[in-house]
Amino acid sequence: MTVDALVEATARILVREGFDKASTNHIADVAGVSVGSLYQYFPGKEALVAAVIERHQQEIMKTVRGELAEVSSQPVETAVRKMIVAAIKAHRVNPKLHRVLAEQIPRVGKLKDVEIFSRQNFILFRTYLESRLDELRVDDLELASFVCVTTIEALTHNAVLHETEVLSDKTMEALVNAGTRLVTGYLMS
Amino acid sequence: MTVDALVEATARILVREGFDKASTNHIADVAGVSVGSLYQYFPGKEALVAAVIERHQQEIMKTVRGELAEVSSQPVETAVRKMIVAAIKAHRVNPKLHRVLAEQIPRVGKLKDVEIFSRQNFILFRTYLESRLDELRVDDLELASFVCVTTIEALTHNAVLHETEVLSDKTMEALVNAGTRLVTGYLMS
DNA sequence: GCAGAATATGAGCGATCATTCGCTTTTGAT
DNA sequence: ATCAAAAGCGAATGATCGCTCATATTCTGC
Repeated sequence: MTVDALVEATARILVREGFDKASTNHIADVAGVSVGSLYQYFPGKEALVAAVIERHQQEIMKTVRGELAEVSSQPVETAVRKMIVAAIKAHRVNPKLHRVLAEQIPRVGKLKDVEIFSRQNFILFRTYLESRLDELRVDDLELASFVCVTTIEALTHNAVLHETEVLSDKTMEALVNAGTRLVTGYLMS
Repeated sequence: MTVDALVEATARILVREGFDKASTNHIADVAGVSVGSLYQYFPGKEALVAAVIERHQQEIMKTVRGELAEVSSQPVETAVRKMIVAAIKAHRVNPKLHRVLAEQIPRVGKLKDVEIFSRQNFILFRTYLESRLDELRVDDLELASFVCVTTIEALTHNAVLHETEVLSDKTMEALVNAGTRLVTGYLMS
């Protein structure tokens, strides 16, 4: 389909050539369609990038959803470990694209959507903490959720995108252990 | 001086109107000089943004340097707490500019410089940990430094830039406490 | 086979931008 | 007062971009 080709071409250009090279003409060219067709399906360049973001987020969610299904009924340490593993997998769906989007999203109107996206993580995590309140030593759930979600996101984001490009299984395991110890230690003192 | 006016104008535009509006003509206009003069002192737009970045980083360093002077001789908990406070102050030097720069730096060639900048933090922190090895329960210094630096940076960055715009003194104190507990707990088990 | 609808095309328009260069003004040493 | 160098100026250039629209092609139900 023309639409898919356009979204795919946009994603490819974002990854391989950067945001600045993602002109409508170039996107249409790479997609193998004409600019005219592009504007038949998308109101403008912004909408195309938004579509890429949405597709990427849904791919991430598909990858992660099952991973976190049983978590709600599990003890804190198990749950946290699984969350970190899930977060790493999420970042690995398409690391390069993830990076470009993270960097360029502020420029697109989609900023709100992404904040809602991370807000979802926040609420999900706080809900889990509420259900496990008896295991925890926290007095401010809001603050604790903020600290944990921020920490896990930053740790996995930096690990996948900046540190040693090829995250070996061994270092990866060490990272998961460290993150788990960090967060559970904080939650359960 | 013309140079200062240009750098200041660039910073103002970045904060008030965003990266896209920072055209050379507009910068010169706001600075009260002509485009010609702009190109007399800067090889191009990129160099101007780079100058803004450099100035901002130096302001941050000036604010933080003293803050972290005695840290190396202090116990882990005190040191970590001071580092977090310093990180928050650093982010508060010019939050709006800090945000724009963090978002737009990838687009400028200055990416390398910023990575070196955070690499400095990393090395500084690892050096401190080395000197306090006896107090710690860590087997991988490299990993522990990565975890701590990433965590502190993300926590303060998100707190200052995203959460509740007006970070009251009370929530701010709670955040510092939480961060300190998080990191020291991890380091000292 | 046909007509009309849906889809696709791409040259071109207007706007914007970074950058240049011939010119003018200011400065400061003599 | 003189004048050369330094600093400043801004209209003009050429390139790029997002986007439009008149035209061409393909599809669909009959």
